[in-house]
Amino acid sequence: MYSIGQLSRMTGVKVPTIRYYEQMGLLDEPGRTAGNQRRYDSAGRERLSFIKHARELGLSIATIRDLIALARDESMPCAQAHEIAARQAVEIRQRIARLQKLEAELTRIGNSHDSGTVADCHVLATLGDHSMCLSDH
Amino acid sequence: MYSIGQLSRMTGVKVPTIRYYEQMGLLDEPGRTAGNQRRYDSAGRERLSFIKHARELGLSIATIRDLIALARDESMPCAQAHEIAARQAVEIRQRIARLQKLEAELTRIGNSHDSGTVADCHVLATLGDHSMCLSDH
DNA sequence: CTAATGTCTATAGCTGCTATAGCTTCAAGG
DNA sequence: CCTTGAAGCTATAGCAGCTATAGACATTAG
Repeated sequence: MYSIGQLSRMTGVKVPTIRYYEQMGLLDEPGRTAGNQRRYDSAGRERLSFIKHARELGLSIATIRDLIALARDESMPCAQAHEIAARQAVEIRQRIARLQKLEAELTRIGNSHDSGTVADCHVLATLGDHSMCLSDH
Repeated sequence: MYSIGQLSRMTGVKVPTIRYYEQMGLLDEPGRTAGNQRRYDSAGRERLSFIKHARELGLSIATIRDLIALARDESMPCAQAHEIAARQAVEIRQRIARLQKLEAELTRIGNSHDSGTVADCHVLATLGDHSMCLSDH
């Protein structure tokens, strides 16, 4: 049996975040001591690791809730879980593509090395006028 | 002179967002009609375009405020503006690198095509056990 | 002139936490 | 056994960057 602090240290999830996940319905309400403190078992710890990992992979709280509901019934087909993972991958690829455009733009802006004054600064000019950009974002 | 709705259509920034930017000190308070409605001129429109573009490039409200303050005095050297752009580029590169790791992970998870039940689903298993990952994230 | 649309302010909600206040409980040392 | 300090409890507020709502007033086209 672990206290919330021990669980926090084991998983690397901060204490208030654990309580938050419980509130959000991702963690089952654990047992309590006579003095009303939460006590977790290894099932709780595994569940929290699952949540942590899924969050690191960018899944939303709501999506994680879906996955947990899905996993509850072991006889369900897992196609849905695959679909969620695939959708998430697509989303991340889009975010990467978008960021790469921005990165190119910023690098280009930054490289125009006018050492003058603000009056004729490329950075500010480019920020002010999108048409100076090479790609759209 | 444009109403807030016209300005919104011209720039693609939603009406409540324009008011929010004003509140945040990014837009100067515009003139008003006798009936207390905001009326913008082209300077206001340009400023809003600047803000929009900067936001698209991932700059925070606070950073944009700095840039605007910087641009206010035309005789200031623009090294600071360059620095802000460069820092932003670095940050974006880091985000890209991180996302690419996640993308690899999700794609790998999704490709393990077990068409079975939740009980032995790779997606759920991998989410539950970080040690099954190839890279850390 | 009227009706529809637009705008006003103020306030609440969203996501995913994090921080604070003021209290109680736990565990270890003396 | 008792004290003390760390850790836990709940409830609430705050963060970014908007977005949505309510209820009132302004503008504009027909």
